[in-house]
Amino acid sequence: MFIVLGGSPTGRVTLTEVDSAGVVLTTLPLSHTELLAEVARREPSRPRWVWDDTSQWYPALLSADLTVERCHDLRLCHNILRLSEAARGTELALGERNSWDDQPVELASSGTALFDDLADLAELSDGPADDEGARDPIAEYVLQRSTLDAIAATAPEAAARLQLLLAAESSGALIAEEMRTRGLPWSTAVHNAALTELLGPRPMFGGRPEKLEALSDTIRTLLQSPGLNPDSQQELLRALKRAGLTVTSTSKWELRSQKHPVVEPLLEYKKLSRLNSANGWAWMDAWVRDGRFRPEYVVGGVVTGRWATRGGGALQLPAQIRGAVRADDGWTLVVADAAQLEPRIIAAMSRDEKMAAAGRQGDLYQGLVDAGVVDTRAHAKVAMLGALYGATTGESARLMPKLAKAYPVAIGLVENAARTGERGDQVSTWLGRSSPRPGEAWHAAQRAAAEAGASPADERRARQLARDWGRFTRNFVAQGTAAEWALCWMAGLRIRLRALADERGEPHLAFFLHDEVMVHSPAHLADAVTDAITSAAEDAGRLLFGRFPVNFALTVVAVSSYDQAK
DNA sequence: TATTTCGGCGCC
DNA sequence: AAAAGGCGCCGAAATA
Repeated sequence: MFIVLGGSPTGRVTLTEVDSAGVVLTTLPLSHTELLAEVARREPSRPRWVWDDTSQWYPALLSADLTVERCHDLRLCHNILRLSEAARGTELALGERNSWDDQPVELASSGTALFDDLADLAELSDGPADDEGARDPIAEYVLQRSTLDAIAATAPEAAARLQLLLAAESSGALIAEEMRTRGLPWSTAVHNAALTELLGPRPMFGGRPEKLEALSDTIRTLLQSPGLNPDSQQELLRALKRAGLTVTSTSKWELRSQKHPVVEPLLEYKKLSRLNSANGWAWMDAWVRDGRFRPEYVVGGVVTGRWATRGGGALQLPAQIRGAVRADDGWTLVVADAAQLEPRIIAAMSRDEKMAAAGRQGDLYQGLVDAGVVDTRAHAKVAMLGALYGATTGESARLMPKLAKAYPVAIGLVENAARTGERGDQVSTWLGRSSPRPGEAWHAAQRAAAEAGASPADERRARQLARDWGRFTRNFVAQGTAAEWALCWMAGLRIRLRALADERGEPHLAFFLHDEVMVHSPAHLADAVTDAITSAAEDAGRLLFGRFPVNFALTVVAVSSYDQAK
């Protein structure tokens, strides 16, 4: 059974029952209060709730202590289908951009220039889009179903995978809101102690903490620049050059190569200054309330399908302050991390049994050493990163060919994705999330280089852009499919956790970081939660890759604070 | 003065 | 040691 909710979650609601063929059965107008009652009454029969945007609807239910097991997020699913290679030519893909479409600029705010064209496109199409009120969830739902049916008619396997992706993405949307509601348990006392230890006491009236001020003085003295503000790149760069350092920027990798007494205190200053500005007392005041950090997760916020966050920088919590993430009394944090996820993903996608076998013992990088492919674990890692990211220079680029030789199938998959991107074509993840197409500027550059009178600069530019896009599509298939595996992992875990609840509480997802999950659990359930995490990972592997013999090794630990994990 | 861009760096 | 894919966020600098 599917139940479509229309209208506004806080105002008047229209509840519509739809059968599995998309035929409307009943329609019910409801007030907000009546909605809550209907959700509570109908949820036990496990309907799939269909709504335009989980982040708009679900908080209203959660604040009334209602959870739902399944949903279909029309906005998220629309954007997957709209871009999907598999859905090319369908009505949904061909239709005008409308209010269901995310602005591409929102989808990818990368400053790497790779997506400049998309941003331009977004600006152009900003105006004439349908207004918000035009969203009809039933029409959109029917359209999405018919899109899947159309795909299934010629490519049933592709349709089945997309359906799984849409369900996983929607489940992710539920999880994101549930995690935000529960929050990440955060000890401001521990956080404050860490800051005080590293930076000195909290400044009463703003300004630099003690230790930063002391380091500033040291730097000024060593550079003989009395008024220097070390936060000013321009001032600092001038002062460094004046003192005889041969640097072109103030970045730490360049500084590290210099031999000068100022380097050490300056690097220390930068490290602490970063902590102070990114996760210092101001951050604590802004983001921690009642012992919980509640970041806003943005499901599908990254083109590859990874999540982003808005505010608080939740996905970049530095190691220095992870000790502030502490389980409540009588509770524990079960932290699980998928080891070498992306290599396992490309092994499974390509059906490379040899590479899958290298991961069988748990540590895939060590497996590469044991197989005699590279001589050290560190080399295995850097070679693999080179394969996944498309290294062109350095040690990574030198080592990567060893992998290509030993594992032509798996490496061939990412190489092929790179070639596809270089041509300007789309690539897709295992479940069917497709990469964006390069924009007009990209194509214009390629055309310019292909013309008879093209200058060497034109050709260089075109080649550069092509390779950049190829590195993006190369990584897209691995990162995107890894994100799908992680979504399935979490979706399965969530259901298992709900079943573990007892009178002492319900273990729940508290944090998610691409290939890592954290469950906040009553302490006595730690073992059961560990089992649930492990089983859910196995399920996710089977769900995506069937019987292919790849394992997704996990490290799982139950700890009282996050810094004890790893 | 307010907003956008840039360099830098945290995370995976 | 640096560099490649994806992000968000900060203060300073640049721009409107």
